[in-house]
Parts: sequence; C-alpha cells; structure tokens
Amino acid sequence: MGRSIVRLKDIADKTGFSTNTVSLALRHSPRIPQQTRDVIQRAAAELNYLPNQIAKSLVSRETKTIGLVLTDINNPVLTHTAQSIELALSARGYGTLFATSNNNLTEEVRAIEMVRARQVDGILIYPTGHRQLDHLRMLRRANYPIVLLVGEADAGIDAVGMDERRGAHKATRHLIDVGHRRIALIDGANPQGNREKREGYQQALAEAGIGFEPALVLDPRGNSVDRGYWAVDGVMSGPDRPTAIFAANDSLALGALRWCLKHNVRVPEDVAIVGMDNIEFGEYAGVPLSSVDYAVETVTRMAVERLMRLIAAGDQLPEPRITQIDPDLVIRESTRAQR
Amino acid sequence: MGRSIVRLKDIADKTGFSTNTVSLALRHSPRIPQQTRDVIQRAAAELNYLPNQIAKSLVSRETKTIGLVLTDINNPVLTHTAQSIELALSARGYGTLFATSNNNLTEEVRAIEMVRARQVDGILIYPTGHRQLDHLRMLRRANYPIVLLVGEADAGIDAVGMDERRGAHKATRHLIDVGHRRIALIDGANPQGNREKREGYQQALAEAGIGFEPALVLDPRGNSVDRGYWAVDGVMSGPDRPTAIFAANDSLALGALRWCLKHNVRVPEDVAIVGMDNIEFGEYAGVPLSSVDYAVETVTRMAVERLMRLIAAGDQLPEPRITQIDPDLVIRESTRAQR
DNA sequence: GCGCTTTGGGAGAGCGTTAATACGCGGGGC
DNA sequence: GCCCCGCGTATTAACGCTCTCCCAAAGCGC
Repeated sequence: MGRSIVRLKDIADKTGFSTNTVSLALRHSPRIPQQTRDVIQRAAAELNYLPNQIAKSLVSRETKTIGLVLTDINNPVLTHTAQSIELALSARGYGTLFATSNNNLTEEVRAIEMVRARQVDGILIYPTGHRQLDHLRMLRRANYPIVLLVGEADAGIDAVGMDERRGAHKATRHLIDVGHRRIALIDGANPQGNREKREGYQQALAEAGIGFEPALVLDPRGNSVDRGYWAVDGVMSGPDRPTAIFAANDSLALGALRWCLKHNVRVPEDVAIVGMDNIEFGEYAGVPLSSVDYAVETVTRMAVERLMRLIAAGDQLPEPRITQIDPDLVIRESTRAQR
Repeated sequence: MGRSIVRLKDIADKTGFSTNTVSLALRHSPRIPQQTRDVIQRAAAELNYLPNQIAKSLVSRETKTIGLVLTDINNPVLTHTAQSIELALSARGYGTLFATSNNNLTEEVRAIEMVRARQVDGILIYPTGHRQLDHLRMLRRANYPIVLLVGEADAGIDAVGMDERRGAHKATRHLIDVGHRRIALIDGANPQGNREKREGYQQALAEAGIGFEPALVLDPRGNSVDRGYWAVDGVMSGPDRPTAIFAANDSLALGALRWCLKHNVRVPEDVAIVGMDNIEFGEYAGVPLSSVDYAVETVTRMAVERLMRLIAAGDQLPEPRITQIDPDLVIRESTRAQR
C-alpha cells in the first residue's frame, strides 16, 4: 500500500490543531477561518500530504472508482473504448479498475467479484455472452449500478451499444445492392451465442430473396487478422467461390483482404469485402476497406453518462434504459466498383 | 461503493458467533474447529458475502492493486502490453488500476497521484518523456515500488523494455544492407525528447559513411496511420525522394505504405519500408511489413516479476535493475527485394 | 450584567476488517 | 481439592478518515 506515511495526524501534530480541524481545513470548510486554513494547507504541502482514498472510502462508502470489464482488449474497437472510457471517467474524478474476461464466462464472474470486492461505485462491462446475463441481472436487481457496452435489447439492464443486427443488415444489403448474391459471412461470435450479426445478415438475404447457404458461414475461431485469413482459405480455394465477404469485424476482414491480395484475387472486382467497426487500419489498408462504423465516442459518452446517473440515483435505480445506436456504413474501395 | 451490505457482523448475527470468530473462520484459521468453520462458511455463502477489500486494505496496509499508467493505449503495442499485464497481475491476485497520461507530463503526474491516493501497492508506467523521470525517481527514493516499461539505461529506477536504440540501428542497418542510402526517418517521439530511435538511426548512417540529412527526418506530430501518410507526403512528392523509409512504429509505417500504394510507388522496388513494433496488421498489410519486433510478453513478464520483487522487499528496496531487451528484426516483403 | 447567538475548535464514535489480548471452562496433574 | 493449561471464543484496539455532537469564548442587545 505504497509508502505514503503522512496522515492528517501528522499535519495536526505539526500545526497544533486537531486532526478534525485539519480534515475540515483541507476540504475548504467555511467553518475554518481562512487564516487557519492557510496555515494547515501550507503544512500539508510541506509534508507532501496525499489523502488516503482508502480510508476516505471506508467512511464515505464510495470509492470514486468504477470497474471496467472487457472481453479482450486486443480488438482495436475495445481498445479505443477502454481509452475513451478511462478519459471520460478521469475527467469526472473517477479511477478505472480494469479487468478482462478473456471471452470466458467463469473469468468474467471472477473479474466482477474482483472489482466488487474493491467496492467500485459501478461497473461498465462488455459481456462475453450477450445472452448470458443472469449474473449481471442479479447485480442490477441488488441496485448495483451497471451498464452494458452492448446494445442488447431485452437485457433488463441498462445498455448502450451499436445495433449489431442493423449494422450487419446494412453491410449485407450494401453488398446485395452492388450486385452480389453469393455472400460469405465470417463471424466468430455466433457460435458463442451472439447471434445479432448473423441475424442481420440472414434477414438481408431473405429480403432480397437470396437463399441462405450454410457453407458460406465461416467460423474463424478467433478475431485476429490471421484468423480471417485462414477462415476464407477454404471457400476461396474451392470451385464455388463467393463474390463477396462480410466479416464481423475489421481484423477478420483485413485477413480476408490479405488472402485475396496474396492470391491475385482482385478486390473489389473479383471479390468485394465489408468489415465492421471501421478501424483506422481498414481505412489505410492495401484496398481501403468498407466498414460499418462503430461510433465508439458516442457509445462511451452515453454509457458513462448513464452510469453516473445510476450512481447518483442511490438506492432506487430508475428503470433500465437500452440505447441502440444505428451505425453508419462507410463505403470505400473494397466494395466501390459496380459489377 | 456498490450496494454490498453484507458484513462480517451480519454473518455473526446469523450464526451467533462474534465477528472475530467469523473473520477467522472465513480465513480458514486452524484456531476455529472445522465444525464451526463449516457453519460459518455456509452462512456466508447463503448471505452472498463478499469481503470488503477496502476495509481489509486499511488494516493490512496493502490493496492488492497496482497502478498501470500508459501514455496512450491506442498504440497496438501498448494495448497488447496492457492486456498482458492485466493477465499477469490477475493471475497473482492483483487488480489493475488503469490510467492514461495522453503523452502529457502534467496528466502523468495527476495519474500517478490518482493511483497513489488509492494506495496501490506499486506502479508500472510507460512514461511520457524518457528523460523526464525526476518525479518518478522521487517516488523510488521514498521506497515506492515502481517499474518503468521503457528500457531507459540511466534511469536510476527499475526498468524493463526494448532497447530502442539498437532496434532503430538494426532497422536502418538492414535498409543500408539491401542497398539504400537515402533513408527517411518518421519519428514523432524525438521532438518530445525521446531520442533513442533517432540516435540508432544516425549511428547506423554514420557507420556506413552516409551523411545525415535533416530534411529526411520527418515529424508526423502523432502516431496514427493517418499521420504516417501525411508525414511522407512532402518528401515523397518532391523531386528528391528517399528510397527507403524507417518509421518509429508500425502505424506510421502503414501510413507511409498506403501513400506509396495509392501513388503507384512500388514497395519495395521503388521505396522500401521498415516499421517498428511488429504488429499483426503489419504482417497482413497490402505489402507485408518488415518490422522490429517488440517482445511484449517478455517485457511484461519481466516487469511484473520485478515489481512483485520490489513489493515483497518492503521498506528496503534493492538496487534498481535495468533490463534492455535486444529486439529482433523481422524481414518481410516491404524490404525483401535487393536493389 | 444577563442570557442569547455566533465563532472556532475539539472529543468521540464509527466505517468493516484484522491482530492482540483476554476470558471462561473443562480436564489433568499432584 | 487446587492449580494450571489450553481450547474455543469474545473483547478491544487499531487502520485513516469523516461526521455528529459538544464546549468555550467572544459578541451583542436589553
């Protein structure tokens, strides 16, 4: 616990006032005359006093710290989210206690216990399973301030996030609009029970009267560029190649793009590619990548604001509010050319 | 501070034992007979008891939490570092209190105060300025466990990091070896006082008898892909184009690569490019990027181990130890072809 | 000069936990 | 039969801070 040994009592001893008076003076209480405050504050500065937030928390029953639980920070969009949240929280005087679940429910539960034991004032979480929310609902029911970073419609918990179904629908629809009918989907989250993207994809196909072909749904078993590369290797090498690929995130899309460039498959002439999240590396890729934009700043701003409101509400939380942000599709060269 | 209201006292009331007995029982003290322990532990489980780490910290004088202060998590290598550190710490039962300095010394100081006020047991920091370490040295002198994530040789503080000077030297040397003499450097950190990369670059030039040309040193004013793109726009559009580019990180390098691809400048035939950090997006770029590998896992493992040792040392810290990791150069297509 | 308020400050309790110490009681040694 | 010991548990005092009283002296009106 650091080596910070200067306490209120030390300032009290040095100035001759009681610890109580010192405490009030350092918090600018009007009950202490200006002159006394000056003396005390000067003494505090000389001793290099730093208030012990732990002791403060014990009595005030708030830690001014929130728990941030993410699945896996290597996804650039979650990285950006983490950064943006930390910024917003620190601007409000809150610290960020960070933990990862590694896309594993058991670890998620452990991470939540860890931050709860440290008495965080609230939790922001990007849950592993968008459907496995019971443990979170229990917290919410116990009046624990918690906000999901996923726009899960029927969570029963406050949530702010991209409408992934609509995003996937827009991306697929766009591919259809520019003339594609054989559209592959790369999505690692679907087997884990996060079906939104898959549903958006299927819905767009259905609306266009295109039959759903299970062979075109690829499970990359991960979310790295590498995974995207190998996910498409099978179908693309085969005889019945798709003419378009929709990837559930830009890392996967860039992997697919790389496969194409390496095998002299022209993008977008031979195969069009759309990603999701609109990360910077996509914009500046070998062929600039079309992508569904994830409005990180908007999501984090709203999520933090909502969490602050829940914290302020105290013992009687308001009804949960779910905000689903309708994402924009950013069209770049990887789908630009008409067929 | 959450809404966790179950205390030792509640378990005591329920079971009829004193809070003290409950405390001992839950910590498996041999002083409490097995049978009593069972009763108490069952009651604790029923009440959903979660120990209050804050209260525990106040008396034990350790929080089992460490502060992680980074400049800017958007750099993929720092992202990876953050993830890897969180993992290592959580495996050791430590929480990670995370803060960013946004590459600003004032904010760095504030971030450190924030984590110190929360009584973290130690600090891991990627400092803004590799030469502005006085405030950190003061902490170290006060026996505060702190480890830098930068291999700064004469820090006087424990440090683990890549040897950036050698890395830059290797990259530049490689470009010289494959026949280049007009080699541009893109480096945003140099104007901030982090001169290691620049020095490695200049040293390699000098050894090869190549005159240093200030016009070839480009300040991107940032570290995004976008910045890399615009940083090279000037020299590359001019008459006296360099034939090779060494970028201080892969984001910048990918920006430069993108400029080339967009303007039909062949890589590596017309211009060779080397980056630094060896991020995955570089490996799968339009032209796979040569890069100096940053051994993230090694750095974080050693840094965390060192921090643990410092924490265990208590009031008498051992002499600071600085570990500089000699990075490997990964050669890919962006520099492969001989001229 | 009396009682009132106001001003400046202190004493003490308590936040949830742990560590040190105290205590009651049963049993064994002599 | 008495003392002592040890077992099982309770009591008490911290940890550093804030909050709720409380008190003493000064100021003020009549």
